[in-house]
Amino acid sequence: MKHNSIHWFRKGLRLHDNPALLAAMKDCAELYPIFILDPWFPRNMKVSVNRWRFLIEALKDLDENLKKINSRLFVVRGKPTEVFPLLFKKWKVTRLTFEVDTEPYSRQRDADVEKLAAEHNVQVIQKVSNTLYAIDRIIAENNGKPPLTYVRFQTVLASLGPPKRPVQVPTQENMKDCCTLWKSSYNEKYGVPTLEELGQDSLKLGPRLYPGGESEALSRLELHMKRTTWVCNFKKPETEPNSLTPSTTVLSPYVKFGCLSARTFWWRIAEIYQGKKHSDPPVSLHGQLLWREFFYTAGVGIPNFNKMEGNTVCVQVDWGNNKEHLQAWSEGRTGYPFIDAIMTQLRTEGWIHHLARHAVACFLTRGDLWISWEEGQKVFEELLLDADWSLNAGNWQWLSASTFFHQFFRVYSPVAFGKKTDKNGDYIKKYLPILKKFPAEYIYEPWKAPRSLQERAGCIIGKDYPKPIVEHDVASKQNIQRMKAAYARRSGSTAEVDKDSGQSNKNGAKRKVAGGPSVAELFKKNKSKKD
DNA sequence: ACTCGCGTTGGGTTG
DNA sequence: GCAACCCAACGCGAG
Repeated sequence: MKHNSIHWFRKGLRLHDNPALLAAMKDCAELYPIFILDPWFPRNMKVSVNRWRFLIEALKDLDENLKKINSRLFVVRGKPTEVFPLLFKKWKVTRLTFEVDTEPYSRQRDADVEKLAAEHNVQVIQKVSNTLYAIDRIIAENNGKPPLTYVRFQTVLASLGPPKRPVQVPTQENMKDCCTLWKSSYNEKYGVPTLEELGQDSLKLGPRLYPGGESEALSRLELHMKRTTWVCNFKKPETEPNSLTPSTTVLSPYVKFGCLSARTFWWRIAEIYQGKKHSDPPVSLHGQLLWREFFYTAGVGIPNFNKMEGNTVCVQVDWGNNKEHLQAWSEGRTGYPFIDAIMTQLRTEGWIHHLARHAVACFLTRGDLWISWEEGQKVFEELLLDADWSLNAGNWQWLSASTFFHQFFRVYSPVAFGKKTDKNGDYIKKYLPILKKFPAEYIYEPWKAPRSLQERAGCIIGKDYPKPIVEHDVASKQNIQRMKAAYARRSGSTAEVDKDSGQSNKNGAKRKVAGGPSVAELFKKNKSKKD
């Protein structure tokens, strides 16, 4: 019996390494590759015009690549649960395939669609291809709980063996016994949307540095893989956050949208490593893909992973609520040129280096402004081309010393950190041209420049560029004490904790945290189930 | 139950 | 220029 198949693209916007697409093509009479413009997304999250453009370009490229194998992409408008019953009937669908997506909204959505499919006698096939491993297998292997350290994570993966190899790329041969039917009305009904249709202002677009799509992803991949020495020597902490052109691959937006398969990336790197000395996780290129996997695992295994409240592994911190400071940070007006340059790059270009993310995330939270990491998470979710739910939540928890990372006394300096790799402040001058006439001596701290120098530079601090909104040396010291107090409350010290000084009595014995079971207790139940 | 080594990427001073 | 050390000190996970 031959099927009429829908393959539903969500992430995974590619033909290569797409097992669910291959499954749709098997014993198939009519194939309908679709993407659904789901109104849930713009209603529930801000998305920058830059990321909308990336998505549109990815969809266009997908349509072009499907055309090459005698198919097309149908972009459908509407809620998935409303769209599918109509499509099932209209196209006499018997099979629906898609890639497994582990985010909370996606899981609920997919469960709802699966139910609808069953009601319409439509077979559903789901395949793992967004991640290197099936995430629930990782969790099961670790006795039902996600590892909280990278070392432990690696141990768990070692027992699972290497990731699966990517599957074959579909060709015209795969389509020879089936067809995709589209009519002359295709473009008005199923065409890839424009920015205007999505209510986006194209005048707000930044430079097109990272065009969307699988074709661009694969050519970028090959471009970097040609640099075999660089690939083998890659150590993330040694790459520069403030180089004038990216010091890393910037493949992250492509991996996020699935224009590039993580497994294809993994095995391509493995080919380069073959027989050569190379760096290792956590700092190597393989290591970077494992970090992604690490946070995906945490996102699946830890309830309320994108929040502090109800997140049992997250330190509960009494973050402040200074709206002016949050806005200044978000708009690059903190008065710290290094921070403001990074936020400007983020807003205009949609990508910043990982260490630049560290600097601004630390500054917003435990370092200087004492604002909740959830606020930073929202801004990154809007502006980053590579914004990915688990990675964004996980990294914000990391940098704010809320989860995974606990050495809160290690604070990034908004002045010193950037100097290590850009003494002259060329990066600052690129993104904050108002400061371009300041000499290296003052470029990271322009408020210290004498008035006469400010005048000569054509930039008066406090008028043309803001004064620092906080004094880093004072704020960071105070915030370390606040973190100390938050940790003391967490471990349940019986001693009095003085909130202002953060002094706690170290002799206080540990006891259960008030208001809920500890993480260990929560996970114990799972463990006994497995054993 | 308890200790202990260590953790992808800090800053600052000293030698 | 660079390595060693201090700062004041966290939790995870192995043993």
